Formats: sequence, C-alpha cells, structure tokens
Amino acid sequence: MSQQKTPPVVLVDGSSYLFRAYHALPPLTTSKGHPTGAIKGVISMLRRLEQDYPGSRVVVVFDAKGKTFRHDLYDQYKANRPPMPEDLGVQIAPIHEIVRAMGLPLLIIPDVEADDVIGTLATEATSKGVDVVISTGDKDMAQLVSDHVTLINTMTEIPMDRDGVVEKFGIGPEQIVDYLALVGDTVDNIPGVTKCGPKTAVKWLQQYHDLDNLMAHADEIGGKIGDNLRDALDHLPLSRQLATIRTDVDLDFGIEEVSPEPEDEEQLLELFKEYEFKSWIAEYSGDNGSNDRQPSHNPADSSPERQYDTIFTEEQLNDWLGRLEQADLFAFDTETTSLRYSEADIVGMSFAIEPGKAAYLPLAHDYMGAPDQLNRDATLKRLKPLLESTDHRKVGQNLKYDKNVLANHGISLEGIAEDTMLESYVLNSTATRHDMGSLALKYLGEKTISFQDIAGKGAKQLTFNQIDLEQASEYAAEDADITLRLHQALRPQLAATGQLETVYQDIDMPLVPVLSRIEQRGVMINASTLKQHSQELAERMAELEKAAHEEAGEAFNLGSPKQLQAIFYDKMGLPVVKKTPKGAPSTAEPVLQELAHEHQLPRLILEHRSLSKLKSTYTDTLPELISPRTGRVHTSYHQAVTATGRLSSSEPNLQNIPVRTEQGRRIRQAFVAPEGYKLVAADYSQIELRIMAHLSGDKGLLTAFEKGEDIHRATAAEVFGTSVDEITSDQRRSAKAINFGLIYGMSAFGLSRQLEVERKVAQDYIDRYFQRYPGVLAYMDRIRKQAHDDGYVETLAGRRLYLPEINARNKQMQQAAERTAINAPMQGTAADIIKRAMVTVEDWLQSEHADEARMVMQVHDELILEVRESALDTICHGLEKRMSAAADLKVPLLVEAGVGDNWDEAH
DNA sequence: CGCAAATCGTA
DNA sequence: GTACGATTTGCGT
Repeated sequence: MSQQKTPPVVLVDGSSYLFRAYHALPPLTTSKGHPTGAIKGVISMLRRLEQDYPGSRVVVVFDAKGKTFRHDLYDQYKANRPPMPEDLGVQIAPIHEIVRAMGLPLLIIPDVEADDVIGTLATEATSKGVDVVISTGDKDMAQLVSDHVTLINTMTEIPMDRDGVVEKFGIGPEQIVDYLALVGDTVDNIPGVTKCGPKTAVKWLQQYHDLDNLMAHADEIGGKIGDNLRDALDHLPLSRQLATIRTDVDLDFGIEEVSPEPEDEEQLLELFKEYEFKSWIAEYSGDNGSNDRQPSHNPADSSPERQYDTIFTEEQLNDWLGRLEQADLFAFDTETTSLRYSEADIVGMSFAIEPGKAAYLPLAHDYMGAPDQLNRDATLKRLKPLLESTDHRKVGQNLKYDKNVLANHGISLEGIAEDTMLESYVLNSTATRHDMGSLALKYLGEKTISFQDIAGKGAKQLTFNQIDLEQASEYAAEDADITLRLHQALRPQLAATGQLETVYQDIDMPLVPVLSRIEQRGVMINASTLKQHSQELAERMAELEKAAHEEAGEAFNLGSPKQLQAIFYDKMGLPVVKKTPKGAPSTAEPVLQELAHEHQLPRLILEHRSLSKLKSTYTDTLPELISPRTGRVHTSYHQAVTATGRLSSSEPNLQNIPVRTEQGRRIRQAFVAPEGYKLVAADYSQIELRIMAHLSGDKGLLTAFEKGEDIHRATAAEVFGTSVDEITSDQRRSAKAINFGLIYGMSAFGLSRQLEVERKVAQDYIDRYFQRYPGVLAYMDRIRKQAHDDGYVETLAGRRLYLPEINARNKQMQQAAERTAINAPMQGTAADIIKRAMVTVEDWLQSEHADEARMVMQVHDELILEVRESALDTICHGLEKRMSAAADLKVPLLVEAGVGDNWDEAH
C-alpha cells in the first residue's frame, strides 16, 4: 500500500467571492425581482471547488459585521468604503443558508475578518502537516502562500503557488505585506507612498528586499517619489500592520473540529426553487435524488453539453449545409492565415445552429501529416449561395472581418443579421473588452480556448493552417458555439431596453457592410512623394542633430526624454517647469516651448522631434502599408473600441493624419484620387457645439446658430460685452477656447492654463459665459445629476455610456467622470449622426452613382470621397444634403464640402 | 520579445 | 478639461 497524501484543506474566502461575483456577473433576479447574481456566482464556485478537490474538507469563511482589531489600530480603517449596495446585501443571508444546506462548515467570527480566520486556520493546518488551498479573489492573500499553502482563484481558474506569486508580483510571498504597505489601498483607506504603484513598490523591494531596509535607505531614493517615500516613513509601519493578515487569532476551536455535515437535499431543493436556479433544481428533483451530479464545468447553469464535429466528407458537408439552409439563424466564423483582413486567406469555417452543437470545416490545413480535407475552392463555391443570401440570417463575432476575408475569395457575405461584438458594445461599451474570450467569461461564465493556447506566441506563433486539426476543430467549433450562445444571452438584454436595441439595430449593425466596403476599397496614396519627403526630413534632422550635439557639448539621443532630462536639468540646470505623472522633470512640448524662449537647444529639440514623429509615423510607414494586391492603403475601422460610440482606426490610423503644420499638410497631399477622379472632403461644421445647443435648448446658442453667426465671435461678444464687429482676434481666440473647454467639461484651472491667464480671470470668463447662456449651465447641472443618479449618460439616440467612477470615493476620479459625463453626450451624438449619414450616403452612392463616387475615409466629423470629375457638382450637393439631414436638431447641421486633387486641397 | 511610460498626431 | 493609436525608449525577461 503506497502512502496516500492527505488531501488539502480548502479554505474559502466567501466575502471576496461575494463581491467578485456581484461585480463580475450580469445582474440576475428571480421572476419576483429578488437579486440572485451573487448567490449563483458564489454557490457555483463552491460546487466547482467540491468537484475539483474531492475528499478535501471545504470550509467557508465570511466577514462578520462590525469593527475589528484594525479599527482599533487605525480609526480611519475602511473609512472610505461605500455602504454595501442594497441588491448585494440581500443576497448574503441566502448564501449562508445554501452553504449550510450543502453541509459545508460556515465560519463567521465576530470581530475577526475572514482573512485573519483563514490565515490562522491555514497556519494551524500546515503545522499539523496538512496542505492548504485558499480560494480567494483577493490578491492580499498572496502573503499566506508557502510550500504548503497555495491560492486558487476559482473565477479565473488560476492557481498560485510560491513561484506563481513571484511570477505575478515579481516578489515573494514574504514581501507581499511590505508591497501592500507601500502601494496602500484607497478602498480600505490604508495610506501608502504617494505615487507609488505596483511597479515602483516591486522595484524597491527587489532592490532593498524588505520595507525596513528600504526605510533605512530612504535617502538614497531620488526624485519626487523619494520625497514621497520619506514623507511616508512615519505611517508605513502602521500600514504594514494593517496589511498583515493575522495567523494567531484566538479561535475557540481547532481546524479538526471544523467538519462537514451531510447535505440537506430537501432544504437545498427548496432554496434552489426559491431563487429559481433551474439546472440545479433539475439535478435535485431528479429520479433518485442522489449525489451523482452532472459534472458542471461552469457557473452558468445554462451550459449545454458540447458535441463538436469536424467535417471531412461530402456527406457530412451535405448534412450540415442542409441544416444551415433550414435554420432561422446560424452562427458562423472563419479561421484564416492572418489577422489583417487584407492579406488573410481562409483556412476553415465553423458553424453552429443550436447551443453546444457546432462543426468545424477545415479546408486548408497544410502542416506535415495533416489529414485530407475537402477542396477549399470547390467547397467555398458550394457555400457561396448560402453566404451571399440575405434570407439566411447569420450571427457572428465581428462579422466585418469575416465579410472582408470572404471577399478575398470572391464571396460577398450578406445576411449579417446579428453581431455579438456589437451587442456587447451597445449594452455597455466599457464593461469589458469586446473580444470573444472576454464576452464568454463575462456573460456565459466560460473560459474559452485562447488562440495563444493552440498557436503559441511571439515569433514562433503558428498560423491557423499550421495547427493540428484536433485542436483547431475544438477551438473553431467552440468559437461558433460560444458566438451563438452569447447572442442568445445578449440579445434579450438589448431588447429589454428599447433605445439600446434601436442604437444596435438602426445605427451600428447597418454600418457593418458600409465600413467593410470602405476598408476593402482602401485609399490611394502617392508613395513616391512620401519617400521624397522622408529624404528631406532625414537631411534636416541630421542638421538639427549636429547642431544640438554642439549646443549640448556632447552626443546624445535626441529622441530619448530620459537623456534630455539629464542634459537639461542635471547638466545645464534649466528650471523645471512641469513634471511627468511619475515625477520626472517633463520634456514635453509645452515645456520645451517655454524653455525655447531663453535657449537654443530646446528649439532644436522641438523641431527635431516633430520631424522625427512625422517621418517615423507617416512618411516612412504609409508607403509600407500599400497593399501589393490593390496598390492602395487599407485601414481597419474598429466599431467596438471607444467609450463614446466613435470609430477608431488602425494600421494605419487614418484619423490622426497631420493637418496643423505645413510639414504635416504635405502628408495629406500624398492622399490622392485616381486618374479622372477628385477627392471630396465634407465635414460637419461645429457639430458638437450645435449638439450642445440642441441638447441644452439655450436660447442664445440656438439663435446664434440659426442666424449662421461665427459662433466663436458670437460667444466673444457675449462674454466680453461688446458688439460682434468690435471683437479682437485675441478675444475670439479666448472665446474659442471657452467653447472647446465647454465640450470637454472644463474647469477654471484648465481654461486658465490654455489661455495663459490667471485662474481668477478664467473663472470670470466662465461665470460670464454661463450668465449669458444660462441654458447651458442648467444642462450641465442636469447631466451631472443624471450621471450620479443613473450611473450613465446617453446620446440623443439613446446610446449609453456607463460611468462606474461617478460616485467614487476619490474626488479626482469623480470629477474626471463628471467631465466625461459632460463630453460623452456631445461626442457620442456626433458619432451617431455621422454613422447614420454614412449608411445613407453609401446606399445612395451604391444605387445611383456606383461608378462615379465612393467613400474612402471617415475622420470623426468628416467623410472623404473619391468622385469622378464629371459628377462633382451632383455628388457634393447630394452629399451635403444627406449629411445635413442625418439628424433633426433644433439648429441646422451645416456641412462644408471641398474638392481637390489631394486631401489637403479638398479640406 | 513583451510591456509600460512618454510623447505627439487627430477630432 | 474629452476621445483615440503609433512610435520610441528603457527595462526586464
């Protein structure tokens, strides 16, 4: 008989899971409205633990109400904690009831926090030779890890032993307490070292090993952060004490006395019924009522069993095709050789019609020894009618990508009915990233196979055609399956809010094929003028570099802020105007601008920097992005990235092509139209201020726009109390800054810095502005209040932006959220409007002017088209008309279109 | 090779 | 003061 190792004791930090489940999982209630999301999260986690650690004793520990020894040490302990949300509080008692019914020991020790109970029990167990697993979502617990104690985060399935702690934090478990003391904790109100975050804390601890030693050498730390450390010396020992989990609490029982009882199945069934956990009810009301549970692999009780096929034969293909043709809606995903659609080829496709059942159709896996697969081109030909049919409705995750890839194979994907990425984005643009892995975890509670898991990473990463079919099938079929299930989870949530459904249905979904076509078209760029420009920039930069080295008296890298800091502030002793967020003296543009009044070197640096930026970002790079296939540049527009509803653009980012300087405009001159065509650039004039006028209904603002006045001039006249034609250029400039500041949720401080005037003067401008435009002030107050009350703000179309930080304890964070609250409705409404315009314009051009004009770019408030010269008048007129009509506001939406041989001229 | 910070381009 | 993406450096792996 071999010696069997005793199974570990599993100590569960119930309180940490309570909060994690509450925040991580979608809100869920019973039909009567009792919240149950946190209950379900915690209980499924416990059930999972029981399965994962068969034979282990599972002990559940919760915090008790009331004060603990830490409050005695420090009366401000946890003073910043917000009260527990009501819909969380009511879930605690049910959790306790269910845990008891499950027969698990439940420890709630008065005056002792769960952490300390766990620390004490863990220490006791290890001293008796029993290993311990602590299940928690709280990283502070890492201090308890040892050779016999590991942590497991059940929600993310990441276990952490000693090496894991070192890997995650960069320091050992015994250094965690010091780390926590240095970083501090705003929620628990534990003061740390100002501006010392995880990076700095780890760096110090790696160098000085522990807090005592670091404090002894505090005078060795330079910079502002060193001062901060020295300022903190007095309270650091207390912080460390507060962060230390106790392992010596006087409990009046021992670990071996804490033992499980048999499950009370009747009681459990009753509770599951009460809280409407369907799959668990089924389990407990089953025929024999015994304990042999379905192995449930995740916290969602709707997780179906998986049956994934791989399609190798004609028969299988026919079978699936038949069923896809019958389906009301099917999920679909392509696997390709590249993330860049412009160079991606199809490797395989996956499909799902009902949850849990999916198939992968491999077509081009070509690694050594790959099984025979159906012929790609012949099979795509067979799929073509289905994929090109608008009657066969498809759901996918970012179908724009699939549409672009299929286009490379001569297939025009139609019937794009639903997109899970956009569903999630419209539901809550900031709750999560909108990639499939994140969505699966958040909305289904499932961890999916990541591409890295099967393809590796870095330079050695495989492309999908090189991946073993067994793994590829599992991965690809899961994609289609999860997509379908995500859709089933998300679509009802959208439908529950009529306005959000409209935003999804009428704005974001119709835009998908429009963007797809713009991306596929690409834009024409004159590579030779850009290369010529690069040459000239290089020559000028060489001159500047030489001059700078002479000025500094030594050679250095002009591109390195760090080396610049050394030369400016250490060697030349220039005054420090401003510091970076990390406390280093800044060498940012406005600072150099300031120093340039007095010194030659910053002037040289400034010019060198701006040229270097232009060269590396644009003149060198843009020619490299020209597709050899089309001779044009194909950006990617991202529809689910920004918080406000705007698009973003990458590879290349076409939304930050220079315009302000002459050198910059030369880059715009390289964006050209083909022979016989011109570029037309049409932009909305002052769209955000007009939206502000509409939303606020302010009389003065509305009148100014109705009369078609120069709005900055009109504002200047109001604020400075003069007539419109007496306004100086300086006054107009100030008014313009005020108007922009308004859109950004300005403060007097910000405005004063912008205008380089005293703060009091800036405040005076703002006061006078609000006096003259009282409707704007009222609107701002209304928005702030709405943000605080509802936790979100919305655009005119009803697109929401959630602001979780709006009621933060930290005043700075709260104010930042308020500025976002002010800005988002304007920025977001403008985004909604241009999105609608794009759909209308594309439809119009496709149906009436297919050979004469096409959209090639969007830059937030501007559309750029290629237009045949013979059609210029018609198109410009029709374009302005449609863009203006994209929204019906209380003020006219003015659109200004320009024509030119290149983008600069058209602007 | 991967990541964070600093910087700078746009609306 | 809002919203983004790309590049470079510097550092640690």
